[in-house]
This record gives sequence, C-alpha cells and structure tokens, in this order.
Amino acid sequence: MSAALVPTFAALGDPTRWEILVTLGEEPASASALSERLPVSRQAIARHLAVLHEVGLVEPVRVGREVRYRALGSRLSQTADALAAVGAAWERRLATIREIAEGL
Amino acid sequence: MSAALVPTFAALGDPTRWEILVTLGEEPASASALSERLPVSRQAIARHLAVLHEVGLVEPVRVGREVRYRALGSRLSQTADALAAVGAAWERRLATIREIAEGL
DNA sequence: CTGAACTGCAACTTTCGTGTTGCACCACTG
DNA sequence: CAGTGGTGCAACACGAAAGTTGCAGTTCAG
Repeated sequence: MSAALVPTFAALGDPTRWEILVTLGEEPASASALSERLPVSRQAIARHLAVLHEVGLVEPVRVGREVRYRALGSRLSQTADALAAVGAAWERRLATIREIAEGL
Repeated sequence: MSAALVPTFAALGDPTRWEILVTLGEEPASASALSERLPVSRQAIARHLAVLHEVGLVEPVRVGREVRYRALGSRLSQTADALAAVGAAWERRLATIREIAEGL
C-alpha cells in the first residue's frame, strides 16, 4: 500500500514532469504538442509520459494518428488521501508518546 | 505554492528516505540509531535527514550529545491537502471539457 | 584526564536519470 | 501512391544523487 507510493512520488519529484502534468491538467495533449510548449525534445517528453503512465497519473488516448494524454486527477487525490493517512498516524503516535512522557 | 511541492516529492521519492521517515514516524531517533536498523551507513542517513529537513518533513532535537529527529506529520498532511486540491482542479477541468463536447 | 560515543565535513566512486540525436515505422492527407 | 506529421526504439553523453571510507571535532562517562 504505502510502499507503492514511493514510485509515484519519484514521478512527481521531477520539475519537467510536473510541468507536463500541469499542462495536461488544463487540456489533454500529445507528446509532440507538449514539446512545442516546453523546452524539451519530444522523445524526452515521451519518456516522461511513460513514467507518469506507469504510476497511473496519466492515461493515453489514441485520436487518429496521434496519442493524446490526459491527467488523472482521481489518482492524484487517491495519493493525497494515502499521504494524509500516514501524516495523521505520525501525529497520533507522537501524541501517544507525549502522554506517556507526561505520565511519568 | 504548488511549485514548492516538487522538492518535497523528490524527497519522498527515495526508498531509503521513505524507510527513514516511517521509522521516525514510529519513534524519534538519531542518525546513528537509524544506521543500526537500516542497511546504510550513518553518513548516508545523515545526508538523507538533511534533505528531509530542508523540505520540512523532519525536525532535529538535541538530546545531550546526540541529535534526534522526529517526523512532522503536519507537514505531510499539508502536502496532502495541496495535492488533493490540484487533483480536484484537474477533475473539474475535465468535467468542463466534457460538458462543452456534449454541447456541440 | 583518558577514552568512548556521536556528530560533522570532505573526497571519491558508481550508479541512475535526464536529455540529446538519429533512424525506422505507421497512419492520415492530397 | 507519394509525402507529411506523429510515434517508437536505440545509442550516447552528461550531470546529479546515493553510498562509501576516512578524519577531525565534541561532549559525556569513568
């Protein structure tokens, strides 16, 4: 469960990939279209899209001879929920430790 | 705002760093103590802790001659909220596009 | 005061990721 | 049926990150 989060964070941790995601969040686009907006080659973007697809943050849709990608907000929200759960667990744990410390 | 998220994701994207965080989430510990639990040298862990501290996911606490680190769940929850907001925006955007498409 | 434990800094190696260029293949257009 | 625009794969270069070892500096214990 939480172990599967790491590759997702690694995918989100690259600035170029984040820009791609933000752009796709506004409107679905192909790798070629993205390469005209961003200062990177099409092949580099295609590779980024493959990484994003592996962790389920993006989905390819064939439209004629081009492949458009759209950002999956649901997957992002799901990741956010998992993160929030972990954060809450840490805070709870810390609160318990404090109670024990005060009890001494 | 969201741009500052990227370094945080990069920090969370490393498996070793994630293990460190999980361990600290259970109980605060020093770099030396962590190096005995994890299969990495103390210096490597110290460097990871510095990275985690830079993005505010961890906090150092001096206890005598040792420096213990504790995981900050609040920072994690904050990141989760920002993520959820972005995900919701994408879904909303996509819903709008669909409405327009249906309207044609 | 001697020693042990913990931390911090530095140099070095090695692996991995990002980005590039080049070429081949496929699908739509005229 | 050419030709163009889009995609995919492969090889290569470069820089950053992760890990290691070694050494110096501190602070607590005996």
